[in-house]
Amino acid sequence: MTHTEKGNNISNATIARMPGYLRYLRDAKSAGRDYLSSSTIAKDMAISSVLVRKDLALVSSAPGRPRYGFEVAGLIRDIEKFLGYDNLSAAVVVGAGGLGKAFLGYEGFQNYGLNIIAAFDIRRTEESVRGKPVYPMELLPSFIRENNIKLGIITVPKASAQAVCNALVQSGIRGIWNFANTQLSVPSSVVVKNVDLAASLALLSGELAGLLQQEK
Amino acid sequence: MTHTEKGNNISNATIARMPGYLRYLRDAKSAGRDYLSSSTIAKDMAISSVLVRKDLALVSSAPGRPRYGFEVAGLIRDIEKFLGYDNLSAAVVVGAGGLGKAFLGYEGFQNYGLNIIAAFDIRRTEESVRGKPVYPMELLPSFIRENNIKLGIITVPKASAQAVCNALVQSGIRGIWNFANTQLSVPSSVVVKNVDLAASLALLSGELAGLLQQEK
DNA sequence: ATACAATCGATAAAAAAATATCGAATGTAG
DNA sequence: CTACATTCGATATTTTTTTATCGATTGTAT
Repeated sequence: MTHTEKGNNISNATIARMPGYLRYLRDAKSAGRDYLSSSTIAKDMAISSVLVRKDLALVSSAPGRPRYGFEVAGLIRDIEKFLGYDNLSAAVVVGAGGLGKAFLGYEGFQNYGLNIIAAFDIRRTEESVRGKPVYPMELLPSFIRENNIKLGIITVPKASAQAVCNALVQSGIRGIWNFANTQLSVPSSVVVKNVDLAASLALLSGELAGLLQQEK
Repeated sequence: MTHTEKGNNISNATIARMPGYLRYLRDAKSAGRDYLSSSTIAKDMAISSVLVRKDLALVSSAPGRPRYGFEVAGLIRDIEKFLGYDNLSAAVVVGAGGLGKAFLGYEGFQNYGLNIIAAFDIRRTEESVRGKPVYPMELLPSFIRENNIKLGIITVPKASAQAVCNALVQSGIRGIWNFANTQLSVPSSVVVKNVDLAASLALLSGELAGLLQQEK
């Protein structure tokens, strides 16, 4: 569960904020900002400046300069390195339904170190999506082994998710990004990250309900 | 920020776990389980039983019975009510690209109280997706007003997200589920929930990097 | 009828995360 | 050159979240 070779113990909350910093800093950089103070970042991102300094100190050794703040380029580099985005990792998506195809066609993941190179599906309705191949499931194990893929994305329906997961694991996948609404069981050598869109929706609908309620 | 009319102060962490409970309980119910103990739920969901009891106590007044546990049906009902899923809310998605179309075609959101009834896009490449209409952007304001839509989903590219957001807000939308990787500015009367897929990916890639590192 | 095991619910403790405070550093303006 | 405002970085405090503990309840088996 440690994140770097140094055995640093960085909280999930901090890790989860990192893409936000990265996005913000990249935007700022392309807008011509070379230095940014923690208070500026904090104001723009609506968090506290102390938290910003603490988070950044955990992933970057670049010191902030009084009166100037932090060097944007250095922060970007360090965050990318921390998140492992410097070595783009190839991934496959299993399940070429709506969500799977959306992922296959979305170039934005490249900014986050993810390079989806192929999709697999039982019912192969297309040969490719935006130039990326869709293969039948039978080819999954050999493809993963031959290309040394470490990361798989599951976008199949709940009913077949565990079977797909097993196939991935047996082929040597080490990380799974699971969009099926189900709990997967995997050996401890494999990391699973569940994305629960419903959880996000819950937060929204909860706040919205509270808001509409107040007005009555 | 309160969630119910009673002014209960329920943490985001708890709210975010609710869809997980709901999913689990629905599965259990359809598998014929009528009663479940907190320890059983805890084991299956890989959290602590105390946390389960605490979470459930916050949203449900149904008492657990010693030796039996909790009545599944009652919990489901209370959680759905808490999350506002009992009154299905209509929503529109703006941006009929890959992700937008995926949402439009995905019936699963109905289980979570979300009924997507139409999509809007500048470039209208299809007339409908799985029977749901895709309209040109010009019709957005009138459609929202006439159908009294309260919730909008943004799946357009970053560059046009704020403009879409403004259009939604001016038409009377009160909640926005934002999948564009950008910070939206809205009046305080509108709730925004950002879904940052990259943040989820960060957690996975971070853990994966740590794991692969250890083995070297 | 009685002992027992499973379970809840409440309170206490611990752990984790966020925020506040303050001295030190450093460039800028007068 | 000196006063000053800004900012960092470290430490302390507060708040939030999770986990531990334990008495009370209740159905079941003997």
